[in-house]
Amino acid sequence: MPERRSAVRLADVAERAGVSIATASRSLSGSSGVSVRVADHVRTVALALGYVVNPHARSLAGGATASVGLIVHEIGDPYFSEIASGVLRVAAREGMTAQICHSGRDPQTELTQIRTLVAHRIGGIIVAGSGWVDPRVQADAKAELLSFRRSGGRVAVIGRHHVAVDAVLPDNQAGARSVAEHVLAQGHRRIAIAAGSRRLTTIADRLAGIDDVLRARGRTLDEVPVVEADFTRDGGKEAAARILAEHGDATAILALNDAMAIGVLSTLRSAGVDVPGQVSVTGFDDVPVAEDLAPGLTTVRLPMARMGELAMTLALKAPAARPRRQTTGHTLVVRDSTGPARR
Amino acid sequence: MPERRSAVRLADVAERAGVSIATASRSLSGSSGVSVRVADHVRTVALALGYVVNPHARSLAGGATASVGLIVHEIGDPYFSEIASGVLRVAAREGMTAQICHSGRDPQTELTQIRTLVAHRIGGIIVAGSGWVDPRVQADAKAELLSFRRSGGRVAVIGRHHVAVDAVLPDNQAGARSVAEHVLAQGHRRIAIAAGSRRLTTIADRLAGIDDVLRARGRTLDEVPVVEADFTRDGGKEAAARILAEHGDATAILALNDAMAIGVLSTLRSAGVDVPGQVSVTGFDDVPVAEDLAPGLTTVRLPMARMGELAMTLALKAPAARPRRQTTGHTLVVRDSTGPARR
DNA sequence: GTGAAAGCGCTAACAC
DNA sequence: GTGTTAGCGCTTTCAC
Repeated sequence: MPERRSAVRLADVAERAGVSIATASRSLSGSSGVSVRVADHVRTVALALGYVVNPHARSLAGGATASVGLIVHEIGDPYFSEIASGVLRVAAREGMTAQICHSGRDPQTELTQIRTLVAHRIGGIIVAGSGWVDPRVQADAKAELLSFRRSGGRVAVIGRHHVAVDAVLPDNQAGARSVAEHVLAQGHRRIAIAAGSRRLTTIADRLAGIDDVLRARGRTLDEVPVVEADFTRDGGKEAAARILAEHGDATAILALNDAMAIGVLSTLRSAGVDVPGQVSVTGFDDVPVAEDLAPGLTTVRLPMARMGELAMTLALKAPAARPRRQTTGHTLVVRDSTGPARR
Repeated sequence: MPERRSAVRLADVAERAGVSIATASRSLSGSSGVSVRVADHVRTVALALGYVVNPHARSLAGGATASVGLIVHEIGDPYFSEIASGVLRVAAREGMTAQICHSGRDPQTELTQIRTLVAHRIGGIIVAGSGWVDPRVQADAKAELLSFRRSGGRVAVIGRHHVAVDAVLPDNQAGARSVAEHVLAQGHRRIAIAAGSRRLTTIADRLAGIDDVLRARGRTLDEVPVVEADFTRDGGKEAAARILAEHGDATAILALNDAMAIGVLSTLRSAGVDVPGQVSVTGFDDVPVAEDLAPGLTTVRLPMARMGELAMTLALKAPAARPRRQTTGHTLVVRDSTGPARR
């Protein structure tokens, strides 16, 4: 590679300010042991010279790294791009950079990504996306994350994971209760569920919320068909097709995220099933387009961008003695995809 | 920061392999001047030890950086998250990391982001998102990009920019011709356009395509109302409201991206205007939800994820003597939001 | 409170 | 073809 533009270095700032390189470093990195007068002067000079620290040199010398890694299942999924948006907003505000990578909802890939980020001496890691019900699935990732944190790295997760780190917890169970209440209150008794893999904590928690509501009415989740498929639009289409074929008497389909709900609506439309006339449909997350579907999707709003901001904020803070947990809250958004049971 | 886990260093690999640190470096970074036997051996040892290069040390020593920066307007926008998805896919395949940052469709912020990436000694920069019709708006960014490239950095842009670097060019003008042809062929004569800022090349090019079609029929763009608003869903709502108020006789609204089209559909629905019965609506981009709207949106498909992959591939290649330009092609996707003119 | 100097882990001349 | 060595720009003891 050809020579890089000779940037202004710390030594230049030090010389121009008439101080030693050590003093300049201390002034700029905000460590103590410099008189305020000198520190201010150095900062002024640095600004005038347009000095920007070389993060590689800083990291190599053992300084702090102003970068975080964000691991999402797939950035093209609106749920994750909203979260990423929140993370990037805070990152920009704090002068940090963010590396984003895909896990593809695959524990092995996730592990690889974590290892890469650690090897790159990243300052913090945010894992967005559901954990796994079986702790063993993410045991290696957990070990890696913990060892990273022990060595000074910051860690935050979004979603329920079996690892004792700061976490942003989406209101999955309570949200599911809200939407299930709503559907049952409309008189629906024969419901079906379009779910992603039950091995994900997100699914488990949302199912648990539905179960809560059912039990309050003397029923249980075991009585209702839970059709598992990909946690995507196509998975929703597939699930709806199976529900139509095997549980054609269902009057409501609860999809466990909006992507699946969109697929469900698509299949229902193709099959000529009126929503909500014949079948009511609900989603979860309230991705931006949910209100623009026709019918508008009844769903549970999770503050995705805010969750990203929170996670980033947690990852910025010095680690607490015990892991912080922040719950997000949720809002039931009733639109036109649900209506009273007619059968 | 506490001590980092003592990672295995190049020296460890060299010692274990019984070679000098220089030979080890050469073997691992794939530079020539090492016998194949030795290089293979070193690589085996490195693998066994779980060695991962310290990118900071490598960069500081003047080696190549395996990271690219991607600048998007807003990652929450499906157009950009699809592009990002393509970029990340290629990045992962090539063992590179990607830093993503927001420009917020603001030239000043974009400039700042470029400067940050350069200061961080990033290996390459991909600018996604429209350029500006007025070259002066991005003059500083252009200078920065060029200087970055001169010093060995790789650069690729997505969209038409006034800078001589590798580019992925969305089929804006031809795509707009396709959709305009389609609408006019349906008998619509009084059309209106919901556009983003004409200062963006994307808008200018799409308008130019519509103009082409109009001129072929002895008309021009000057006769049709072009309502400018934010290049977002809300902008689409606003534009539609103004079109309804000021050009209520229009039988077709061409929105210049899907986000705006979604807003247009929303406003029309609220106003009780039947689509496509009374008014036909078209979008541009074919974001994933376009087909799930009701009515399904007639639009122009751009291969967004593929565009991200292409840009990343360009940014990976050694710079050519003259800038490469890749056009994307497009597909007119006719759904239910367009129909014959009835008035 | 400030400065001198020893590295951090790696690449790239430059010797051999 | 392989080894020796001088930095890359910064932080951080350790003296003063």
